[in-house]
Amino acid sequence: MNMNKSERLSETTGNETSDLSKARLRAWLQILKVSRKIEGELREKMRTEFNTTLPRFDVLAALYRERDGMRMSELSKSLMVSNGNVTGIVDRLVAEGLIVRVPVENDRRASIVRLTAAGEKDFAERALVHEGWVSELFDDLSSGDADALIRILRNISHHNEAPHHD
Amino acid sequence: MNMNKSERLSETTGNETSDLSKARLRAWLQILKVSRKIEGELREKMRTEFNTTLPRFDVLAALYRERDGMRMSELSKSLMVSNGNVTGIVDRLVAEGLIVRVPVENDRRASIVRLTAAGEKDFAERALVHEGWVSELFDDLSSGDADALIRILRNISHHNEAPHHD
DNA sequence: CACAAATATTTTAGGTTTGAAATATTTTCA
DNA sequence: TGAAAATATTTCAAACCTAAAATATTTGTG
Repeated sequence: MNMNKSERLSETTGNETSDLSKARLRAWLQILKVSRKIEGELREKMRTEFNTTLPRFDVLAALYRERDGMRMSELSKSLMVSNGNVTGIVDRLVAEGLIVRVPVENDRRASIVRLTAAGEKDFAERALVHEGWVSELFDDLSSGDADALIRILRNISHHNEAPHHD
Repeated sequence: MNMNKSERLSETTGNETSDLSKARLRAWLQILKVSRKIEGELREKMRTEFNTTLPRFDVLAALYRERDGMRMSELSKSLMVSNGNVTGIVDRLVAEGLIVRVPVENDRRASIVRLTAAGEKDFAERALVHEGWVSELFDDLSSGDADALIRILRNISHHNEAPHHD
């Protein structure tokens, strides 16, 4: 459980919190701060330069990686948002002609969502610009720090990975 | 601007992206992933254990740090959300009796929001539990990695700090 | 002083998000 | 086979969130 002396102590005495748990809280608040700041900047760029929204861009990005399409449930798991949420965003992207819903052979409950030719073209162009925006926002992030960041965050991700069924 | 050779090259040739910009994009996606995962877990805890929401908790936390209260605009800046957003959340917390709006002497446009006694008591208890949740979710994060994370993220924050007027 | 500009907040319209309930379909198994 | 359980998705109500417009008030300036 990765406890230091003062944390073990706190288990017996009740309510105190350890230095380590305070450091972790600070780390979390800092993650949240950066995440909100960057997301806000990107949202603004998406709106003014691309006339779209982050959630829509995220869906296109997921579908661009899976060129054969994804089920609604795969999409929602991949983006870590609820099923109902994906429904609305997909509806709007379908209305814009960037994606289509395709029925699934042998399972009439499900449908697969794929990019249209227009959606593929649109996203391919925008992805490069988007990468440029991100790189500018992270201008002070050296290659070494980027790697360190990724390593530390992956550790956290893996620890909190949902246990998969089999 | 922190460019390497291939990035300088790309400026002249057009559309390619450097290894560094790709590393930064990966770092950003990883931040986003962790942020969403942790936020989801905390939201769930807030709902089931505290019968409240993250945004409300965030407002209480800000007001707990500023015991004399904050203006609406200070709150929205501190939480990095829009003014209109804060209005709605504050309305609900007022309805719950956890905070109050106090008129500001000599400025009838503004109002100050403060914790009530009940709000203060409520938050003080919950903050400790919340810190415990965070520490568990970051169980694999060592003290050294927490410090490294904070350092790197602070760098990014500062680079993207809004230039203040004077 | 008058009145334009600035400031603080709320309102509004539209989109995003969730969790739970509803719908439709498929699978399981007695 | 045929009902119950499981699965895939949509619908729904409530909350969150933003940008822009509206409202109210204060400040600055000729």
